[in-house]
Amino acid sequence: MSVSPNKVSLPVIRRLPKYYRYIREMQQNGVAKISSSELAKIMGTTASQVRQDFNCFGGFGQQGIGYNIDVLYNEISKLLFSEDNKIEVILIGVGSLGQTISKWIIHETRGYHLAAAFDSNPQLIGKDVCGAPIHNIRELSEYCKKNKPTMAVLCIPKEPARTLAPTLVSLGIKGFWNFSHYDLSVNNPDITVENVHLGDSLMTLGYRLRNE
Amino acid sequence: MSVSPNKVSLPVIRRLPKYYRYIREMQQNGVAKISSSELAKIMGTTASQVRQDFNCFGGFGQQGIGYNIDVLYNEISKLLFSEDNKIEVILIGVGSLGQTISKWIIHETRGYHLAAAFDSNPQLIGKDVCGAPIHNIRELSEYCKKNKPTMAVLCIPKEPARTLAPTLVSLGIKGFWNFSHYDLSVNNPDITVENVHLGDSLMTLGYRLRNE
DNA sequence: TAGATTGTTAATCGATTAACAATC
DNA sequence: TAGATTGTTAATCGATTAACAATC
Repeated sequence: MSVSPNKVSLPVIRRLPKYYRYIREMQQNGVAKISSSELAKIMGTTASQVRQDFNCFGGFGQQGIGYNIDVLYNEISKLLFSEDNKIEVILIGVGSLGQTISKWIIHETRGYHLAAAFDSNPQLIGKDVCGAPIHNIRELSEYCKKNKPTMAVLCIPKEPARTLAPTLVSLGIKGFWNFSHYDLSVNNPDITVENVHLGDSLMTLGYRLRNE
Repeated sequence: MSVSPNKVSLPVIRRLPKYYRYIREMQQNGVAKISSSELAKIMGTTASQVRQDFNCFGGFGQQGIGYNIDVLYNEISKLLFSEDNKIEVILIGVGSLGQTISKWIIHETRGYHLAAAFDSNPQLIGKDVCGAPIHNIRELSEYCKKNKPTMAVLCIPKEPARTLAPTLVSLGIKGFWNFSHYDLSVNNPDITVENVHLGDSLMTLGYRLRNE
């Protein structure tokens, strides 16, 4: 019985990817169950916190027994990314950083689909990046109205990012991965900025959890 | 009179780069002073928090008047990065991501100096990346003992990162920018991982503040 | 002096940790 | 049944916000 998502605090959400990685590893190693205290030890936290966290989402565990790794893995996977319901992402700016990040999205993330890219460089328009077509930036508005992508990856400089962000919000973009040299949350309290933690094995999808 | 650094909480440290950007902008626009309440309004926080934050580092303000922009800019700059005391960074892994990140370090960060890079690819060894020589990864240990770099940027896959991290720690590396697909803090509670928030105009240098 | 605004102490709020009853 | 371990309520801790005295 899952609880209203906006009851889940940001600290809890931030911990989910770490849980996910450990549990995935255990599953791969054939571990069948784990107790909150064992999990706490390897996570570097307390058993209390582990139980509190899991109980935000409903009772995953069995009293007297512990937590079943498969159940845990499935539940946390569902929370972080439902494969059958990938989030549509568009890339703005297909420069060196944009191309690298696209590869990363394709290969290293789950739950996201790179649907299209946009650039102003005529040499790039019409080509594609990691399977996504590169459109003229002028077609951005039309594209968004038609396809309603959920998130945008910004790989453009500060100034264009500053001017483009509010437009994107008005076009229905609900979240950003912002690689521009500009803090989007500045003057845009509406914007849910989810910076990618590249060093984190999976990004914190607080965005999804808090908005769905 | 600066207060013992370990008294400064992580939330405060995380807010510093945002303060920095706003204040830099004001300085560039010729603004001379600002009150905590004005700053709070544009930061999206409370005047109380602004004053509490600044007072962690000593009295920047003037009662009855407000905060002098130049003083604020200088003090926060000093906290985030002292130009005359740049942190030595080494890059591990000169692939596509490594090269892109190097450019970013050179062009978009302050307070860091890319001193050397390491790779196992013979085609790269001997060349350089953004002015830093690319060494054979085998020379890593010797290099660290001799030059004592402070931080390492990891742009290598998960497995090499996992095995290399403890070695780097034992070689005196105090912080990481971790772009590998592996959470370094896992099983290494000693490691101060500072993931780069590329989307943040400046990275949170909690590392420096908490360690110096 | 009066008004404004900081520095700092006190109150509130939220997150973490501890405790324990429920139950496998 | 006894031991183990969860789910959940209570206690603690820390961060944010409010209040106000100090002072420019």
